[in-house]
Amino acid sequence: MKPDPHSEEKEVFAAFITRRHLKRSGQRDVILDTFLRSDRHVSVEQLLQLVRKRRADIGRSTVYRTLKLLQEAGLAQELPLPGESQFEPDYKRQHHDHFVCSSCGGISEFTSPEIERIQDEVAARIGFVIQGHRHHIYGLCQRCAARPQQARR
Amino acid sequence: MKPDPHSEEKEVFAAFITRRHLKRSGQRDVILDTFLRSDRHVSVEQLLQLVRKRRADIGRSTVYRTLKLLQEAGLAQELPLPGESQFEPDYKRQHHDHFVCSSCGGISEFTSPEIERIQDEVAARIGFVIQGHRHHIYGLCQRCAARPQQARR
DNA sequence: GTTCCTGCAAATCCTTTGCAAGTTC
DNA sequence: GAACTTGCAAAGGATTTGCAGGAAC
Repeated sequence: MKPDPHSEEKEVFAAFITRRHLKRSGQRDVILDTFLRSDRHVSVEQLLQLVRKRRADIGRSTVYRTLKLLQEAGLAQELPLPGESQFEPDYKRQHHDHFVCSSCGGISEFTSPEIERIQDEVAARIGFVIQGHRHHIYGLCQRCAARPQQARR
Repeated sequence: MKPDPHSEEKEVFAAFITRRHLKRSGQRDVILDTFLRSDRHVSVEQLLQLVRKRRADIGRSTVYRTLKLLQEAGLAQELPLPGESQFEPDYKRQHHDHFVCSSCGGISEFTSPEIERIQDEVAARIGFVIQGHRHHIYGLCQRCAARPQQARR
Protein backbone atom coordinates (compact mmCIF):
# COMPACT_ATOMS: atom_id res chain seq x y z
CA MET A 1 0.00 0.00 0.00
CA LYS A 2 1.17 3.43 -0.95
CA PRO A 3 2.39 5.96 1.54
CA ASP A 4 -0.02 8.84 2.09
CA PRO A 5 1.13 11.75 -0.08
CA HIS A 6 -0.43 14.16 2.38
CA SER A 7 1.00 12.89 5.62
CA GLU A 8 2.96 16.08 6.10
CA GLU A 9 -0.12 18.28 5.94
CA LYS A 10 -1.89 15.94 8.31
CA GLU A 11 0.90 16.22 10.80
CA VAL A 12 0.76 19.98 10.54
CA PHE A 13 -2.93 19.86 11.28
CA ALA A 14 -2.48 17.48 14.19
CA ALA A 15 0.13 19.79 15.67
CA PHE A 16 -2.19 22.75 15.20
CA ILE A 17 -5.01 20.90 16.96
CA THR A 18 -2.76 20.15 19.90
CA ARG A 19 -1.30 23.63 20.11
CA ARG A 20 -4.75 25.15 20.23
CA HIS A 21 -6.09 22.59 22.68
CA LEU A 22 -8.70 21.49 20.19
CA LYS A 23 -9.88 17.97 19.52
CA ARG A 24 -9.62 15.58 16.66
CA SER A 25 -12.74 14.28 15.01
CA GLY A 26 -13.72 11.91 12.27
CA GLN A 27 -15.36 14.75 10.37
CA ARG A 28 -12.23 16.88 10.38
CA ASP A 29 -10.14 13.97 9.15
CA VAL A 30 -12.47 13.31 6.25
CA ILE A 31 -12.72 16.98 5.31
CA LEU A 32 -8.99 17.53 5.41
CA ASP A 33 -8.24 14.41 3.42
CA THR A 34 -10.90 15.21 0.83
CA PHE A 35 -9.69 18.76 0.55
CA LEU A 36 -6.09 17.70 0.01
CA ARG A 37 -7.09 15.18 -2.64
CA SER A 38 -9.39 17.61 -4.41
CA ASP A 39 -8.34 19.14 -7.63
CA ARG A 40 -6.68 22.26 -6.38
CA HIS A 41 -9.67 24.60 -6.23
CA VAL A 42 -12.98 23.90 -4.58
CA SER A 43 -15.93 25.91 -3.42
CA VAL A 44 -17.53 25.08 -0.09
CA GLU A 45 -20.42 23.52 -1.94
CA GLN A 46 -18.17 21.31 -4.06
CA LEU A 47 -16.17 20.23 -1.06
CA LEU A 48 -19.36 19.45 0.85
CA GLN A 49 -20.56 17.18 -1.95
CA LEU A 50 -17.23 15.37 -2.13
CA VAL A 51 -17.10 14.96 1.61
CA ARG A 52 -20.64 13.60 1.75
CA LYS A 53 -19.77 10.83 -0.66
CA ARG A 54 -17.60 9.50 2.10
CA ARG A 55 -19.74 10.44 5.07
CA ALA A 56 -23.23 11.51 4.21
CA ASP A 57 -23.96 12.92 7.64
CA ILE A 58 -21.45 15.76 7.58
CA GLY A 59 -23.02 19.18 7.83
CA ARG A 60 -22.31 22.28 5.84
CA SER A 61 -21.33 24.29 8.90
CA THR A 62 -18.68 21.76 9.79
CA VAL A 63 -17.12 22.24 6.37
CA TYR A 64 -17.10 26.01 6.86
CA ARG A 65 -15.66 25.67 10.33
CA THR A 66 -12.98 23.22 9.29
CA LEU A 67 -11.97 25.31 6.32
CA LYS A 68 -11.50 28.22 8.69
CA LEU A 69 -9.25 26.11 10.89
CA LEU A 70 -7.26 24.96 7.89
CA GLN A 71 -6.65 28.56 6.95
CA GLU A 72 -5.44 29.36 10.43
CA ALA A 73 -3.19 26.33 10.32
CA GLY A 74 -1.68 27.58 7.08
CA LEU A 75 -3.03 24.67 5.08
CA ALA A 76 -5.68 26.41 3.00
CA GLN A 77 -6.05 29.71 1.29
CA GLU A 78 -9.26 31.47 0.38
CA LEU A 79 -9.70 32.90 -3.09
CA PRO A 80 -12.49 35.46 -2.90
CA LEU A 81 -14.38 35.46 -6.18
CA PRO A 82 -17.55 37.35 -6.96
CA GLY A 83 -20.34 35.14 -5.65
CA GLU A 84 -18.72 32.40 -3.67
CA SER A 85 -15.18 31.90 -2.45
CA GLN A 86 -12.97 29.07 -3.51
CA PHE A 87 -10.32 27.41 -1.42
CA GLU A 88 -7.03 25.82 -2.35
CA PRO A 89 -4.42 23.82 -0.45
CA ASP A 90 -1.66 26.14 0.62
CA TYR A 91 1.00 24.15 2.42
CA LYS A 92 4.51 24.73 1.09
CA ARG A 93 3.13 25.57 -2.28
CA GLN A 94 5.32 27.69 -4.42
CA HIS A 95 4.25 31.10 -5.55
CA HIS A 96 1.62 30.80 -8.25
CA ASP A 97 -0.97 32.85 -10.03
CA HIS A 98 -4.36 32.04 -11.50
CA PHE A 99 -5.99 32.28 -14.86
CA VAL A 100 -9.73 32.36 -14.33
CA CYS A 101 -11.88 31.76 -17.40
CA SER A 102 -14.90 34.05 -17.27
CA SER A 103 -16.77 31.80 -19.66
CA CYS A 104 -16.39 28.31 -18.22
CA GLY A 105 -15.19 29.25 -14.75
CA GLY A 106 -12.11 27.05 -15.03
CA ILE A 107 -8.96 28.00 -13.15
CA SER A 108 -5.48 27.19 -14.30
CA GLU A 109 -2.28 28.16 -12.62
CA PHE A 110 1.08 29.42 -13.63
CA THR A 111 4.17 30.20 -11.69
CA SER A 112 6.59 33.01 -12.13
CA PRO A 113 9.64 33.45 -9.93
CA GLU A 114 10.16 36.76 -11.67
CA ILE A 115 6.82 38.14 -10.58
CA GLU A 116 7.57 36.97 -7.10
CA ARG A 117 10.91 38.71 -7.14
CA ILE A 118 9.36 41.98 -8.29
CA GLN A 119 6.72 41.78 -5.56
CA ASP A 120 9.36 41.29 -2.93
CA GLU A 121 11.34 44.24 -4.17
CA VAL A 122 8.42 46.61 -4.21
CA ALA A 123 7.25 45.42 -0.80
CA ALA A 124 10.68 45.96 0.68
CA ARG A 125 10.78 49.45 -0.75
CA ILE A 126 7.59 50.54 1.01
CA GLY A 127 8.16 48.52 4.17
CA PHE A 128 5.28 46.16 3.57
CA VAL A 129 5.42 42.72 5.20
CA ILE A 130 3.98 40.19 2.78
CA GLN A 131 1.80 37.46 4.25
CA GLY A 132 0.23 36.18 1.07
CA HIS A 133 -1.08 37.16 -2.28
CA ARG A 134 -3.78 36.46 -4.79
CA HIS A 135 -3.21 37.04 -8.44
CA HIS A 136 -6.15 36.44 -10.73
CA ILE A 137 -6.09 37.06 -14.42
CA TYR A 138 -9.56 37.08 -15.92
CA GLY A 139 -10.31 36.25 -19.52
CA LEU A 140 -11.10 33.42 -21.86
CA CYS A 141 -9.31 30.12 -21.89
CA GLN A 142 -8.18 28.74 -25.22
CA ARG A 143 -11.19 26.51 -25.60
CA CYS A 144 -13.75 29.19 -24.80
CA ALA A 145 -11.96 31.78 -26.91
CA ALA A 146 -12.25 29.39 -29.85
CA ARG A 147 -16.04 29.49 -29.83
CA PRO A 148 -16.65 33.17 -29.28
CA GLN A 149 -20.24 33.40 -30.48
CA GLN A 150 -21.59 30.94 -27.97
CA ALA A 151 -23.40 32.28 -24.94
CA ARG A 152 -21.21 32.85 -21.94
CA ARG A 153 -22.35 32.68 -18.40
CA MET B 1 -13.82 77.93 -11.76
CA LYS B 2 -11.77 74.82 -12.41
CA PRO B 3 -12.51 72.47 -15.27
CA ASP B 4 -14.00 69.16 -14.16
CA PRO B 5 -11.15 66.61 -13.96
CA HIS B 6 -13.61 63.84 -14.67
CA SER B 7 -15.37 65.21 -17.70
CA GLU B 8 -14.00 62.44 -19.86
CA GLU B 9 -15.47 59.71 -17.70
CA LYS B 10 -18.74 61.55 -17.62
CA GLU B 11 -18.83 61.69 -21.37
CA VAL B 12 -18.14 58.00 -21.54
CA PHE B 13 -21.04 57.37 -19.22
CA ALA B 14 -23.34 59.67 -21.18
CA ALA B 15 -22.47 57.83 -24.37
CA PHE B 16 -23.09 54.50 -22.65
CA ILE B 17 -26.50 55.69 -21.46
CA THR B 18 -27.43 56.72 -24.96
CA ARG B 19 -26.13 53.59 -26.60
CA ARG B 20 -28.16 51.44 -24.26
CA HIS B 21 -31.30 53.56 -24.53
CA LEU B 22 -31.18 54.26 -20.83
CA LYS B 23 -31.98 57.53 -19.12
CA ARG B 24 -30.04 60.06 -17.16
CA SER B 25 -30.96 60.79 -13.59
CA GLY B 26 -29.85 63.05 -10.81
CA GLN B 27 -28.99 60.03 -8.68
CA ARG B 28 -26.69 58.55 -11.30
CA ASP B 29 -24.91 61.86 -11.72
CA VAL B 30 -24.28 62.21 -8.01
CA ILE B 31 -23.15 58.61 -7.65
CA LEU B 32 -20.76 58.77 -10.59
CA ASP B 33 -19.29 62.06 -9.48
CA THR B 34 -18.86 60.88 -5.91
CA PHE B 35 -17.32 57.64 -7.06
CA LEU B 36 -14.81 59.40 -9.29
CA ARG B 37 -13.84 61.82 -6.52
CA SER B 38 -13.54 59.07 -3.93
CA ASP B 39 -10.18 57.93 -2.85
CA ARG B 40 -9.61 55.11 -5.25
CA HIS B 41 -11.22 52.25 -3.36
CA VAL B 42 -14.68 52.23 -1.85
CA SER B 43 -17.11 49.63 -0.64
CA VAL B 44 -20.76 49.98 -1.47
CA GLU B 45 -21.45 51.05 2.07
CA GLN B 46 -18.77 53.74 2.02
CA LEU B 47 -19.96 55.04 -1.30
CA LEU B 48 -23.53 55.11 -0.06
CA GLN B 49 -22.53 57.23 2.93
CA LEU B 50 -20.59 59.66 0.75
CA VAL B 51 -23.42 59.92 -1.71
CA ARG B 52 -25.97 60.57 1.02
CA LYS B 53 -24.02 63.54 2.25
CA ARG B 54 -24.97 65.14 -1.02
CA ARG B 55 -28.43 63.68 -1.45
CA ALA B 56 -29.80 62.00 1.61
CA ASP B 57 -32.64 60.31 -0.23
CA ILE B 58 -30.54 58.01 -2.40
CA GLY B 59 -31.19 54.34 -1.77
CA ARG B 60 -28.74 51.52 -1.38
CA SER B 61 -30.14 49.62 -4.36
CA THR B 62 -29.53 52.55 -6.63
CA VAL B 63 -25.88 52.54 -5.64
CA TYR B 64 -25.64 48.83 -6.40
CA ARG B 65 -27.42 49.28 -9.70
CA THR B 66 -25.34 52.25 -10.75
CA LEU B 67 -22.11 50.53 -9.84
CA LYS B 68 -23.15 47.66 -12.07
CA LEU B 69 -23.74 50.05 -14.94
CA LEU B 70 -20.39 51.69 -14.36
CA GLN B 71 -18.71 48.32 -14.61
CA GLU B 72 -20.46 47.62 -17.88
CA ALA B 73 -19.44 51.01 -19.14
CA GLY B 74 -15.83 50.21 -18.32
CA LEU B 75 -15.62 52.91 -15.67
CA ALA B 76 -15.44 50.79 -12.54
CA GLN B 77 -13.85 47.55 -11.52
CA GLU B 78 -14.90 45.26 -8.71
CA LEU B 79 -12.29 43.94 -6.28
CA PRO B 80 -13.74 40.89 -4.55
CA LEU B 81 -12.43 40.78 -1.01
CA PRO B 82 -13.48 38.42 1.75
CA GLY B 83 -16.62 39.95 3.19
CA GLU B 84 -17.60 42.81 0.95
CA SER B 85 -16.39 43.87 -2.45
CA GLN B 86 -14.65 47.12 -3.12
CA PHE B 87 -14.85 49.15 -6.29
CA GLU B 88 -12.32 51.35 -7.99
CA PRO B 89 -12.43 53.71 -10.95
CA ASP B 90 -11.13 51.92 -14.00
CA TYR B 91 -11.14 54.29 -16.93
CA LYS B 92 -7.84 54.40 -18.82
CA ARG B 93 -6.02 53.45 -15.68
CA GLN B 94 -2.70 51.81 -16.19
CA HIS B 95 -2.01 48.31 -14.99
CA HIS B 96 -1.63 48.30 -11.24
CA ASP B 97 -1.57 45.94 -8.32
CA HIS B 98 -2.72 46.24 -4.72
CA PHE B 99 -1.16 45.94 -1.33
CA VAL B 100 -3.90 45.16 1.16
CA CYS B 101 -3.06 45.60 4.84
CA SER B 102 -4.68 42.83 6.80
CA SER B 103 -4.42 44.86 9.98
CA CYS B 104 -5.86 48.26 9.07
CA GLY B 105 -7.55 47.28 5.83
CA GLY B 106 -5.77 50.02 3.90
CA ILE B 107 -5.03 49.52 0.23
CA SER B 108 -2.09 51.00 -1.60
CA GLU B 109 -1.18 50.47 -5.20
CA PHE B 110 1.91 49.88 -7.21
CA THR B 111 2.51 49.50 -10.88
CA SER B 112 4.84 47.17 -12.67
CA PRO B 113 5.16 47.10 -16.42
CA GLU B 114 7.37 44.09 -15.96
CA ILE B 115 4.68 42.06 -14.26
CA GLU B 116 2.32 43.06 -17.01
CA ARG B 117 4.77 41.94 -19.64
CA ILE B 118 5.22 38.55 -18.00
CA GLN B 119 1.48 38.06 -17.75
CA ASP B 120 1.05 38.78 -21.42
CA GLU B 121 3.77 36.33 -22.34
CA VAL B 122 2.36 33.49 -20.28
CA ALA B 123 -1.16 34.17 -21.53
CA ALA B 124 -0.01 34.09 -25.12
CA ARG B 125 1.76 30.81 -24.52
CA ILE B 126 -1.39 29.05 -23.34
CA GLY B 127 -3.78 30.85 -25.68
CA PHE B 128 -5.56 32.72 -22.94
CA VAL B 129 -7.32 35.98 -23.85
CA ILE B 130 -6.83 38.44 -21.00
CA GLN B 131 -9.77 40.63 -20.12
CA GLY B 132 -8.60 41.90 -16.77
CA HIS B 133 -6.76 41.01 -13.64
CA ARG B 134 -6.70 41.49 -9.91
CA HIS B 135 -3.46 41.29 -8.04
CA HIS B 136 -3.67 41.54 -4.27
CA ILE B 137 -0.76 41.19 -1.95
CA TYR B 138 -1.80 40.70 1.65
CA GLY B 139 0.30 41.61 4.63
CA LEU B 140 1.09 44.42 7.01
CA CYS B 141 1.69 47.98 5.95
CA GLN B 142 4.70 49.75 7.38
CA ARG B 143 2.70 51.44 10.10
CA CYS B 144 0.93 48.31 11.27
CA ALA B 145 4.10 46.23 11.08
CA ALA B 146 5.76 48.72 13.41
CA ARG B 147 3.36 47.97 16.27
CA PRO B 148 3.19 44.20 16.04
CA GLN B 149 1.91 43.43 19.52
CA GLN B 150 -1.27 45.42 19.19
CA ALA B 151 -4.50 43.58 18.47
CA ARG B 152 -5.30 43.19 14.83
CA ARG B 153 -8.75 42.88 13.41
C1' DG C 1 -16.65 14.80 34.04
C1' DT C 2 -15.19 18.64 31.43
C1' DT C 3 -14.40 20.66 27.24
C1' DC C 4 -14.86 20.57 22.56
C1' DC C 5 -17.64 19.18 18.18
C1' DT C 6 -21.50 18.52 15.38
C1' DG C 7 -25.79 19.15 12.80
C1' DC C 8 -29.64 21.68 12.53
C1' DA C 9 -32.25 25.76 12.35
C1' DA C 10 -32.24 30.45 12.89
C1' DA C 11 -29.77 34.53 12.27
C1' DT C 12 -26.75 37.65 9.65
C1' DC C 13 -24.53 39.88 6.01
C1' DC C 14 -24.23 41.37 1.36
C1' DT C 15 -26.64 41.71 -2.90
C1' DT C 16 -30.60 41.34 -6.02
C1' DT C 17 -35.38 41.80 -7.30
C1' DG C 18 -40.58 42.98 -7.43
C1' DC C 19 -43.37 46.68 -7.33
C1' DA C 20 -45.93 51.09 -7.10
C1' DA C 21 -44.85 55.84 -7.64
C1' DG C 22 -42.03 59.29 -9.81
C1' DT C 23 -38.86 60.83 -13.93
C1' DT C 24 -37.03 61.29 -18.37
C1' DC C 25 -37.54 61.47 -23.08
C1' DG D 1 -47.72 58.68 -22.86
C1' DA D 2 -44.22 55.00 -23.15
C1' DA D 3 -40.17 53.43 -21.20
C1' DC D 4 -36.95 53.78 -17.67
C1' DT D 5 -35.65 54.79 -12.53
C1' DT D 6 -36.14 54.92 -7.76
C1' DG D 7 -36.70 53.62 -2.86
C1' DC D 8 -38.50 50.39 -0.09
C1' DA D 9 -39.42 45.99 1.42
C1' DA D 10 -39.02 41.32 0.50
C1' DA D 11 -36.29 37.71 -1.42
C1' DG D 12 -31.85 35.34 -2.26
C1' DG D 13 -27.58 33.27 -1.57
C1' DA D 14 -23.43 32.65 1.12
C1' DT D 15 -21.63 32.37 5.68
C1' DT D 16 -22.01 32.48 10.78
C1' DT D 17 -23.94 31.42 15.20
C1' DG D 18 -26.89 29.49 19.16
C1' DC D 19 -27.94 25.42 21.06
C1' DA D 20 -28.90 20.67 22.67
C1' DG D 21 -27.00 16.27 22.11
C1' DG D 22 -22.78 13.54 21.17
C1' DA D 23 -17.71 12.65 21.07
C1' DA D 24 -12.92 13.33 22.61
C1' DC D 25 -9.80 13.81 26.21
